[in-house]
Amino acid sequence: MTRIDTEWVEKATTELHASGRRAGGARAEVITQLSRETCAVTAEQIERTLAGANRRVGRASIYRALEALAHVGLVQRVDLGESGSRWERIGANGHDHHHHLLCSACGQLVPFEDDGLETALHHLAANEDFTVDSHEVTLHGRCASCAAKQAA
Amino acid sequence: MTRIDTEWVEKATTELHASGRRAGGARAEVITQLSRETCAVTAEQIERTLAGANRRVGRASIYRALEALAHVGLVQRVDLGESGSRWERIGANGHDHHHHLLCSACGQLVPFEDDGLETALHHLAANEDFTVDSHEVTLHGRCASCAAKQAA
DNA sequence: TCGATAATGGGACTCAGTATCATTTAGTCG
DNA sequence: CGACTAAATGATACTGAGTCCCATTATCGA
Ligand SMILES: [Zn+2]
Ligand SMILES: [Zn+2]
Ligand SMILES: [Zn+2]
Ligand SMILES: [Zn+2]
Repeated sequence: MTRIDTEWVEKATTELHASGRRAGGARAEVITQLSRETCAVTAEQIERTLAGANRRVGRASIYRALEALAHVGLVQRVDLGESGSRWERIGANGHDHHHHLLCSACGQLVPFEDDGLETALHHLAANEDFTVDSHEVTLHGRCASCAAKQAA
Repeated sequence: MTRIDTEWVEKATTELHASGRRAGGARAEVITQLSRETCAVTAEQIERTLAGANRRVGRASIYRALEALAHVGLVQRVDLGESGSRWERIGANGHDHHHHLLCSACGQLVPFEDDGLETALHHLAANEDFTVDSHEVTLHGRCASCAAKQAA
């Protein structure tokens, strides 16, 4: 578990308040927890982690918080097709934008960044008859460790 | 509903047979139906379409067929995060490889192809410490029609 | 401080997808 | 062509993520 990203927590709190929402303990817990994570987690993981720290939050509140944060663009949903979507905060400063490699053997989720990819996506978006708000990219394959095992 | 893609149906049948599976009526129906579709559909859509044509197939068999086809690389799963994954055939000849634009307003799924994107993805895959088998890209936004309505 | 209303949480509920298992059928071997 | 074995099928029960409902609690503006 990483240190709390105070900057993002403040931005999230401010942004939600600005969008006309009231503060609430449950949502504050979810925000804090998300700020500790470095990559996507499931709602259930958030629920369990908080419960384990004696900060139990109702499941419905967790989903509501995630939805609210996603709505103002502070969190993005990552769909990998296994059971359960995952969620991760989006960097306050525009950094932290990344995509994922998913190992089909061990299930490991590895984040990566690639400027060439982002450039291609931006060009593409500009040429489509579609107003693109966001994008999601997932590479499926095997991590080095699993690929080695398989070859053996 | 499009015409049956005989070529792909045959390839699928052959490929599955070669991988040591027996033929079966249910799977044949699923294969035929997939060959008629031009973009991703849900398992439920397949079930309903077949039932409507008096070719009812058990739900379990539909999922089994999709899994088998995906396993030999003839079908790809598309995860959009709404409820229900979607599936679509992958062109027998390497064509038909495409990705999707999803309209968050009307839910419309629009396929697109982009060479620049594919190139970027290939370069990227070559540089990662990961054996990449496939990739999935989804652009989220609003289609022209929904964007216009919103602006009004 | 008070009141309107949003946030919360427990629990019932939905529904895509899976597991089970009895039955049918494909493919093989005489 | 039959008989046999294992895979395919389908009805149904089941699972679990995510949603819905509603009584209760808490926020915050007046
Ligand atoms: Zn991530
Ligand atoms: Zn990106
Ligand atoms: Zn498609
Ligand atoms: Zn591609």
